[in-house]
Amino acid sequence: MRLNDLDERIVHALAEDARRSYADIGAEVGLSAPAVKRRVDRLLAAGAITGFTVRVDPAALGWETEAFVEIYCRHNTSPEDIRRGLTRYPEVAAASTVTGEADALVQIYASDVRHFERVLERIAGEPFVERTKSVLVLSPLLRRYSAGSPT
Amino acid sequence: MRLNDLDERIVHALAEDARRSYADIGAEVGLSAPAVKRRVDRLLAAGAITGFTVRVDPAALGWETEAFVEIYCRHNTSPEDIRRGLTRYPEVAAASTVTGEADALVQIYASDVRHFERVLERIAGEPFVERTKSVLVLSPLLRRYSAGSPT
DNA sequence: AGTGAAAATGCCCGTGT
DNA sequence: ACACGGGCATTTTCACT
Repeated sequence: MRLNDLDERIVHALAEDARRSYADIGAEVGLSAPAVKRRVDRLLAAGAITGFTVRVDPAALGWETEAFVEIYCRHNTSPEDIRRGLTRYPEVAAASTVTGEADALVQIYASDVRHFERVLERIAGEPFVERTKSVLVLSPLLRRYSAGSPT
Repeated sequence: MRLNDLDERIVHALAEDARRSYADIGAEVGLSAPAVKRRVDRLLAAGAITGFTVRVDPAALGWETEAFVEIYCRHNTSPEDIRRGLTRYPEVAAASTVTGEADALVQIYASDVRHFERVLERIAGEPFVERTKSVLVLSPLLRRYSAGSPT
């Protein structure tokens, strides 16, 4: 699917505030409310927009500790196995399979380092996990966009 | 601010679908619609929720390639230097300073591998960058929440 | 565009501490 | 007395013709 300029501006408006009314967005981009809704529906159907979510401040929610964990899996582990295994942890914010030595890269939020340690132990104990390698985030420098989940 | 169990469940519901009605969320967590709204307002005021946004499929928007780049900096590079240096690249989606050998971990979206290559070269050429190490994302498995500000 | 339905929002009251 | 949730009424927004 190709997005034209209007679609981009609608997506941009929604990215800033996904609860704005269609009429409001329409006024900004020069369309009527129903026209905006039709385009949003089309973007949803095409999968360009995969949903609506909240932007949260992890610190304010008590998630003080952020970490990236590389996971090295046993052979014959499918991406779907990894996904299923990780979905059960609410601390897992994002996960992808990657090139290089590790099989997957996982982003984790925990309330503190001890909490992270417990989560890491449990993940390391998953049957498909051979070993892990973690780095802790010291300070977030920059954060933009919100990539979609392949639900 | 401390969140109780109810707040967490509301945030979780909104994280999955920020356009669900308050009545609907209330039915799930055992509150009325106005009660849910009051809590959401409180979370917004406290900064725990910083806004609502769309979940976007980068591929549909033409950002086919995702990568994580570890940056090793010269000594005496401050986090602020790194942040300033990286902010100029629209391809940079997120960046943090981290523990371990590398100084920073950067998430990048590019239209394709050639585009990524060009961006990487330019970043590697920044005066504060000594060397880099990249992994390309093969497939996103899971993506939840959305940290940070719309800045 | 216009109309019926539904959701959001503000107000007041009850209850439990 | 106060914090917090329920219920209702008004206004806005949405969906369908």
